[in-house]
Amino acid sequence: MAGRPRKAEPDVALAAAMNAFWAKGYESTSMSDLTEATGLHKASLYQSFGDKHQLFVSALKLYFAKTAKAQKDSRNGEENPIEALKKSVDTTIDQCAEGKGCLAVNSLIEVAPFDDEIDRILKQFRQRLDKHLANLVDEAKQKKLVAKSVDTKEAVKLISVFMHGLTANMAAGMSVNKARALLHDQLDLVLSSRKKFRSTKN
Amino acid sequence: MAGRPRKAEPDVALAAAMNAFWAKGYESTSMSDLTEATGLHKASLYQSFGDKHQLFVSALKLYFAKTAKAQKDSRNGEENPIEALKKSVDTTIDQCAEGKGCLAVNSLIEVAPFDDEIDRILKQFRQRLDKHLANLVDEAKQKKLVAKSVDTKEAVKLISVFMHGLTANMAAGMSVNKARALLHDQLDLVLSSRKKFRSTKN
DNA sequence: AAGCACAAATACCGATTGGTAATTTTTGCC
DNA sequence: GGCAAAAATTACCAATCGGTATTTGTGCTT
Repeated sequence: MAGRPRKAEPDVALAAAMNAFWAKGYESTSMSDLTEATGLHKASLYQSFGDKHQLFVSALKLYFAKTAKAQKDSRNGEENPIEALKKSVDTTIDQCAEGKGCLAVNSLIEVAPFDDEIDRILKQFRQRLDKHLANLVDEAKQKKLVAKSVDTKEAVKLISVFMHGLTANMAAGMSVNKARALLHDQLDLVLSSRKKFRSTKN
Repeated sequence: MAGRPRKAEPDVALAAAMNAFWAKGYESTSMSDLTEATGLHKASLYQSFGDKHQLFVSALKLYFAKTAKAQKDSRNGEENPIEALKKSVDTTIDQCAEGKGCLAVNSLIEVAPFDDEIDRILKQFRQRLDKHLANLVDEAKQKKLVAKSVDTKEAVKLISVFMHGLTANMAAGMSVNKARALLHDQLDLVLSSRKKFRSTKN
């Protein structure tokens, strides 16, 4: 059972593939693009990651792992949950710079409507991010930094949907500064509102 | 100058092409898809509309003409500018039903980053829509329905970016009811805010 | 009826797509 | 050193891509 051991680092290749998908989208990123980005030959890509779709799934999961880590890191050394929330969403915005937008939102529009697996993964991702924001909002409410009358789920939804809109605009060139300023306004508006939202259950 | 007269209606063919692009995006809509959708043969499509890119441009412009008309119609018989604004954005939301999202936002993410012409057209479209909303907000301020302290451009941006986020979510299955409820909350929040936004000029 | 102008339809094009099979090169273990 | 296993690479595949050239059909004008 002697044999040549695995040499290539699949992690860096996967990161390169992720960036390629991020920059051009799923359909428009050809296998040639991926070989160029990763440095691996086509057959090696299939050997290591399966077909293009499986590679894309892996790339998405890596993206989520990266953003999840960034979210956690943004909490480090920050006592104030409101400030932690701002730092958290700011890192998300920073990720979307250079006209790339957010890989998750891009995929939400481009591939989720025609791909149940991707749709499932993205839905899970959004839920996890919303949960993260909700925890911070709840903590802020406990610490009297946000009025109890604010409906947490509603506020989170208003923030996350707004961020989706921002990343869409950033994909088409909106500057980071502009996006950040708008996002902060939205945060202030949502979290400082004194009125109870009407229910939107359905 | 005798000749066989034109049989096919180019208008209905263009509308069919628009729906095809709307449903599948630019790259993923093949010429075969377009021939199937329009009923025209491939050569006829090229004869009538030029290549795929020109056809897409024409489809986008038709989309804008349609939404512009819908915006104007939503004003009919409505005295209250706030109610007119709600009706206006509601019609936009209605357009995005059935998991299609908004053709403009979809294209903003999928093609604008790599296509200057499309980018220009979409930018123009957003400006026109923002202007429409701004006029309604200004009118509401004049009629004392909205506080003067509200920054019109800022409020409009918060609304339109939020709508972009909504259509992205609707492309991936968010229901019309849910989208509408969130949008109304956002409208209430933005237009009833008593605080002056910080400036975000840059 | 003749002939012409134009639309419709078929057939065709090179290039590129995602995906494999076969082969050569490299490496580690016995 | 020699064998074996896996990596790297080349060559190849059918299918489809966007786009055209060519032929067939049709109706108007004279």
